[in-house]
Amino acid sequence: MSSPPIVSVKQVLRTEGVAVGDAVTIRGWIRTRRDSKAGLSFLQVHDGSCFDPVQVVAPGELDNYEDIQQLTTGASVICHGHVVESRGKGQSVEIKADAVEVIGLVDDPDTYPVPAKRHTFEYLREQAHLRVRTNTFSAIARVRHCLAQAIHRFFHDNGFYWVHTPIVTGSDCEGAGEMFRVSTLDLTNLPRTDAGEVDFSQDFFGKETNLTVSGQLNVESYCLALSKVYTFGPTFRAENSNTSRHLAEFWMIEPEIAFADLADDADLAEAFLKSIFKTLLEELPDDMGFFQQRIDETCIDRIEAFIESSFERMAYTEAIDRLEQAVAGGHTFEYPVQWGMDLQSEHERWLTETHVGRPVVVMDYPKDIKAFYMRMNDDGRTVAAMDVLAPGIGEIIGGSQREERLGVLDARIEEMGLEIDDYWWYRDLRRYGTVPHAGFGLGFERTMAFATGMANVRDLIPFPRTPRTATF
RNA sequence: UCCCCUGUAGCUCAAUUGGUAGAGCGAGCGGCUGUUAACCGCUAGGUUGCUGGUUCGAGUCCAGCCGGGGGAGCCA
Repeated sequence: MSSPPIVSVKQVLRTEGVAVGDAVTIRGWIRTRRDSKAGLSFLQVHDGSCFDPVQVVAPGELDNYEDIQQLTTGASVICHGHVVESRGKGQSVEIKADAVEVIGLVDDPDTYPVPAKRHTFEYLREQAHLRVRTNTFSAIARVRHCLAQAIHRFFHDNGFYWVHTPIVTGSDCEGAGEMFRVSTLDLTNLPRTDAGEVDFSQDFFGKETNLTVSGQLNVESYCLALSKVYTFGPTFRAENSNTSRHLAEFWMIEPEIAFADLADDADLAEAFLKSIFKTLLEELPDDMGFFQQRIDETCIDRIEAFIESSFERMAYTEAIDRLEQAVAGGHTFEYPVQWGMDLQSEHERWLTETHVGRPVVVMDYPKDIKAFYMRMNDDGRTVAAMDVLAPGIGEIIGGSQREERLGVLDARIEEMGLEIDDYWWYRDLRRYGTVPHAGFGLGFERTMAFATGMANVRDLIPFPRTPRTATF
């Protein structure tokens, strides 16, 4: 038995380690089959290795030609043949088959959920187990992988360590949004305390636990020993948010740097974003070309402009001034502009798209609209927080310098009505060799949305979890 | 969670003032072709999301429930 060597569709189409005339074996799934009554059949076969399928030409002389003519979209095959220059248009090389093994047919082609035709994204979400066989979703899968690898590579090349912060966390210490409870208690027969409350001391961990909403507090611990660290993992929010930008389970990246202030943080954010998008354009030109052609005609231009731009830095107070000047000049916003408020999406878009025309880092927000751990500025009314705003999408990164002074941190915890004992180990980091440090977070799926022009994060994660939906 | 829109063949959508359901794509069969969004012809395929109500009669009107989308809030 000497089958030709197994190669990927990508190797064939790009003649990587494969030359015209070579005998090869490819394995994959049928996208379409076209028969010629001249006695041959054209099979478009994809295997996920690249955007385009390869054309396999099956001559009528093959022993199982009748079986080959039963192949429909979605069927799986192993093809043995030779790489040849194509006689048709649309591809430079193709595979002249010497044998086509039919591995798995499609039960009922009439009801195959993803035939070779156009589908809405809403429909394909209901076929999430099969949607990755389409052009769009296989391209998304490759973009997701490419960006994930680019993120790890950027941090690794810059001396960062990847830290696996816990998925299950003790309660009360994170305070960002509704959390999913983790419990092994019998819901139909909950243990009670004398006071009649649920007795979590009998639960698996002996206390209330939840799925993480952020790895930041834990990663700060590693930052104050390893200097440069980051998290990249799943994150969970039990908020009842039904929008194109929210998931109950999503992936988040959170770098943290020691001996650093907010300006260092902004510099890191800028270098980071430019690096990963540059990698994406270099490594996946076919997939990105598809997004440009079929999903968002501006997406490559937008990313290239983003990479070329220097990010504007602007204080929150200055941003408010500019917005007020715009209002005075006749521009109307749905929400009023006033110092102390959080910037609405319309304000962010005006700043980055209309006013500056480039990415903007807004810094030093009012303390009352930001989290307890953000570092108090000398003015006593703002904290060292930043948001990176990008044209066309708005906020893409949120970050801050962390409060490293124990006394100031304690005052903030108390001021915001939090329980100081819950933060004992976080406070220890300020007691034992504290240093100025900073970090930021970005949602992976939102980053992908920016890169691809896809409108809904539910289409950017393989199996989306949203309120009332966890089908797959 | 709030506001708006929406649910009709496998998919995308039609269906006049309420009168008993149609097209394109896909699928099957046939024709044609080194084809590639192929093309031409024929055929099959629907308890109109669910429950109830109004009516001689409901895809169409009303109520509730369930699902989907957009926007808002929250945020990443």
